[in-house]
Amino acid sequence: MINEIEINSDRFAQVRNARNTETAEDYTEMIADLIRETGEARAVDLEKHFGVTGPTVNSIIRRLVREGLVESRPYRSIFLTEKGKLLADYCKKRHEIVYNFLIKIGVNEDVAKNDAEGLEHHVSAETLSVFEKFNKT
Amino acid sequence: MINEIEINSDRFAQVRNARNTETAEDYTEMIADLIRETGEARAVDLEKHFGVTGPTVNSIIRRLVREGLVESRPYRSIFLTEKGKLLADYCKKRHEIVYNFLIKIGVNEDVAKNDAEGLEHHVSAETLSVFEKFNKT
DNA sequence: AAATTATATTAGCGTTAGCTAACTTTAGGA
DNA sequence: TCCTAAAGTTAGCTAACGCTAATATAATTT
Repeated sequence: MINEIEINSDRFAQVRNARNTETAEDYTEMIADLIRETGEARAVDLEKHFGVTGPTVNSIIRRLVREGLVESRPYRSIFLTEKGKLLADYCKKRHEIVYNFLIKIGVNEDVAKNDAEGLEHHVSAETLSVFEKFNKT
Repeated sequence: MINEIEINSDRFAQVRNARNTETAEDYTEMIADLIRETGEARAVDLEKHFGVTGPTVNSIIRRLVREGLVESRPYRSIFLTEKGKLLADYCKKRHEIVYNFLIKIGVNEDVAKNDAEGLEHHVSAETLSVFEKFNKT
């Protein structure tokens, strides 16, 4: 028997799960950006872009390696696996759609940049396609 | 000297901060709902609605007490402080605006319910007012 | 080449938010 | 009333993601 409360608790479980993937999404996207723009992704660049310390980046990278998203060797720059590249591509597209959508409905550029950063991780594929259609209007 | 990278790292800091307030927002909103609908908020109700165990609810409630959002005495039901009520009210309104907005742009009801749960915490006041205007269209 | 600076890593700590197992208290039914 | 079931609490664990301090390696400058 599945009741209303259980359906609702599933929603919160989904959000908790999304929260766990946010870091992976932000990091793979940033690594892809850095490689595209500067040729390589170094830990120090991630530190600066995310505003965190070296050890924080280091332990997150180790987790992403463990999860098969990233490749790294000590004191060398950071690379994405194929799986990581796929995630980064999806995130980049999703980010752009969300940002353009906010602009489209009349949100100020600065606010749109801020909000897109938080919102993107919580937009389902269905909602994203609605955003996309709307952007083409 | 504030450069582009620092501005961007601030965005991520903001998102990290939002993440810390999500739990408080979800719990105060849920406590307010329970009190409105059933007359009181018990830990066991929170467990069921969020799909977590008793000890998890217990420690979160202790944190919310420490932060001045909630009042609780051992083995008694849970109450909101004035500060907690204000937060709950704001969250409820924001939640409704986000949900209605998703419906308005053509997102399916079930998906809107799911996405609203995750999105609400990351919508700034500015974007929220744009949503609100749009809903009145 | 050596010294200095920049970058990366390790060790160790704190907080949040999950969990199970064990225990206490409260409430309800026999 | 008393006993059992439900609810709540405590202890102790894990994982993620922050931090500082100390150390190791790489890169650059003199």
